[in-house]
Amino acid sequence: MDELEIFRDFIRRKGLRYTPERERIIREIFATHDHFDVETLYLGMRRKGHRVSKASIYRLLPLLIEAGLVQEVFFEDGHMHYEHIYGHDHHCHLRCTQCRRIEEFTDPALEDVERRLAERFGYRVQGHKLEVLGLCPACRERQRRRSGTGTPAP
Amino acid sequence: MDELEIFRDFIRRKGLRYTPERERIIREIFATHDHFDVETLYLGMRRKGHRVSKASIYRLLPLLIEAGLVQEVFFEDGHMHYEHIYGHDHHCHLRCTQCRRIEEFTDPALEDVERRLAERFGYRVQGHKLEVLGLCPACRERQRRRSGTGTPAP
DNA sequence: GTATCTGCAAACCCTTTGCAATAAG
DNA sequence: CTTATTGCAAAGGGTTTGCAGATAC
Repeated sequence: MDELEIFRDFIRRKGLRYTPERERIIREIFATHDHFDVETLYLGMRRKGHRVSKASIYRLLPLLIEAGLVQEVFFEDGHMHYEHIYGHDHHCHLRCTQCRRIEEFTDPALEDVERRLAERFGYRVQGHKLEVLGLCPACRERQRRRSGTGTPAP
Repeated sequence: MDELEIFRDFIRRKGLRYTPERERIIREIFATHDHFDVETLYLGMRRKGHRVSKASIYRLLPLLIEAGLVQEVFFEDGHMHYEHIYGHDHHCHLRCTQCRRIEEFTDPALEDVERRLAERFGYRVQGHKLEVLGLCPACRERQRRRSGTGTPAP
């Protein structure tokens, strides 16, 4: 079952409509595994000649999130960034606080954390969002040189 | 060394000014351990008779973050929420996706995750931000009743 | 004395919303 | 046929910014 079928089921169960605009947006979102924001998605679609309005994208996103197909990943530069989470293993983000480069990773320890939380607080855990912040090798080196002490950065 | 001293050092090292407005804002932020947003902080200060403008708060926040005293915790309801991270042990958030209730927790496994990442990607890790999402006990129960199947929710 | 900071209000920009026409079911 | 969806453009709301006066150092 692919993302379109999942969405079709989801939207019908809610008594809403499956439209060509929605299908096109979903296709575009799932065409890559990259993070995206509304502006980029919108411009990408226009460039390919797909007619959609930003309003339709903004109206669709909450549905995709509710359907479990898309997730907000972080808010940056004054707007939200998303990623699709179906057909692409869940992963977390390691961000360089200086150059903003992003690495993706997964760590099985997080499932244990979830399990412990579910037990301790009685929650039914639905997912998690982990962002680790730090300095990438290049920025560490750059910083080391600037400080000029000759002492390697920790 | 308290947060004001840390900030004073930080701001002087940058050649900027330590002003009574900035001090008042920092005092207010550190007066509780709760999350805050700009509006709440601003109204709280006005209520206490402290004259500050929102602009000064908005201009101070990036400095506090750079100084390592404050962190963005999540973007919700159209605006950012913050918390101070000095003099209060680091913790992560467990959020009910339905009623938005928030529990704080810490898990030592995260330090291991950080260590593994530092080694694998060559980063100098500065911190992390983990948000676990799920249904709190009350909302699980509420959902179970509504579905009315008699089957306890997983 | 000089450069930064403050408060105010306007500008900005992402997101949401009202509306009339269109289309799904 | 009814109700949801679309695109547009305007409104909304948090955040940023230009400016003139005040202030840290």
